[in-house]
Amino acid sequence: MKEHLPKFESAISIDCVIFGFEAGELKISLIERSAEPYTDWWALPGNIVKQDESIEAAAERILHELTGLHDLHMEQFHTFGDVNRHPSGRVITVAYYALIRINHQDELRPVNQEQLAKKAFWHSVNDLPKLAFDHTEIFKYGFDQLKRKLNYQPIAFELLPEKFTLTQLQQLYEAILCKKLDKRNFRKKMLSYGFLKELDEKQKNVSFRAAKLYKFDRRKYAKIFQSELSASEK
Amino acid sequence: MKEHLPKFESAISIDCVIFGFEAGELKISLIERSAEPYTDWWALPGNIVKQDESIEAAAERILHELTGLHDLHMEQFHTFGDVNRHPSGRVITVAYYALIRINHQDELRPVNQEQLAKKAFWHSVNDLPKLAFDHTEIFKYGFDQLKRKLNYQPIAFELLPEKFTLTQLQQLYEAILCKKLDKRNFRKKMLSYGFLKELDEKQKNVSFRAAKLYKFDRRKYAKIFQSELSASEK
DNA sequence: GCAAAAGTGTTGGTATTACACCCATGT
DNA sequence: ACATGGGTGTAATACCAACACTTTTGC
Repeated sequence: MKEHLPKFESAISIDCVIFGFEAGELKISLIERSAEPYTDWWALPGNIVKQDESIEAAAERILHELTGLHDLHMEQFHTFGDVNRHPSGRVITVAYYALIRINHQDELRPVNQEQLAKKAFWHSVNDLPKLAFDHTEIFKYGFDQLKRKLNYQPIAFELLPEKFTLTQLQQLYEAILCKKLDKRNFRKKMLSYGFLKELDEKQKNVSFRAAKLYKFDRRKYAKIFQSELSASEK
Repeated sequence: MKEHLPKFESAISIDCVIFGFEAGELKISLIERSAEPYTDWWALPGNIVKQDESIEAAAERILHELTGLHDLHMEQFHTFGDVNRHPSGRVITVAYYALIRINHQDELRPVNQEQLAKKAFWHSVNDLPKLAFDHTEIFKYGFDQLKRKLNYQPIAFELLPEKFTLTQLQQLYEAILCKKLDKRNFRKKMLSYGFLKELDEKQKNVSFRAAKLYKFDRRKYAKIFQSELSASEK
């Protein structure tokens, strides 16, 4: 079953830290390697950039192949280029994080082009196995970046279902920031921004009082953000 | 006089946005190209990563060759990999910004290894010429990053002389953030952090009231930063 | 004495923190 | 009825923004 990598001089790859949120936990998608090197280790999903495609396009293609999904929120965060990070040759990797909505009717469907896309499994970020290559370092770097971005970009809503409760939103913030937040203060602040739209709908199938559902209003967010920008320009 | 580049398949380069601060203005270092392509255009200084050196080491080497200086504050901020960004072949470039103290006794002395390091000139970031390749985009990206970092890293002190006045510090903040700040509020806030050490010394050779000089106290800063971290962990 | 920049406090508003109880629902 | 999470307000404090005049020095 072992594939064998040809020796090579130098290559550029993309590695992806794919974040998802499920059952109150922040998770990332990992594959179990079946090929040399690092056989049977867990690793970040990734692939090689082609000679005639841009880094950006490669990242989109690779993420599509890995997940079957399009138009995900993704962002480059660092390029890792130690000489010996890959035992088979020089591989410089450009790392991206991506945010996806986990839902179980609709599992990730890797597009099986080239037999390279393997089935991926979700792992809680608080309980990761050792990762192949320098992937642990890459993950840490990406997670850090995510934390920082949370303060000034509406990335949380890329990880939640379209309709969500404030408690879910809070749990997600807690998971990303790695700290507990006060419920009342959190709600007050979030609602004060004015970009959450309260729906006429409640949670279903819960064995306790159902919570109101909310939606992220992208247009209002854009308006608010824009006026902030122009205010700071004057 | 024209050098001629050989055609090549693919290469990795480092490009540097080297920031300096002088006469109240934020500047970057540009070189005027003498070779094809983009002959006579201004460009960010940079060079090719060697087969057997890490990205990080390459960045340090190249920056040293360009400036003659060691141990500069530098930071990778983005990798640019459009297919046609370089007319002579595929060149993926990893961009770094670096911060240096401009002082005129001690001009930048490029180390002339390989004839590639050319004399560089300082240009105000508010009045840049058109740049070769995608270097304008690279610059903008790096400048944005610098703005953001200013909020949570003590990078200003890498751009100022060891001893500086509060007015200089403020001018630098204004230049990076592209907005005016209130003098009293700025001073109050800076001094409240507690990492500026007031010296028993004043400015010399000025034709007006001499200002007190201050020094950045790295040890105090580290202490403060550390206790902040541990406070947010609890 | 005048030009040029240094230096200095107060106030009002806004944002952040800390904190505890009742409510609605399903079992 | 009870267990589970949903939902709510207030007071104290810290932080930020706006604002104008006096002082020192070199010429």
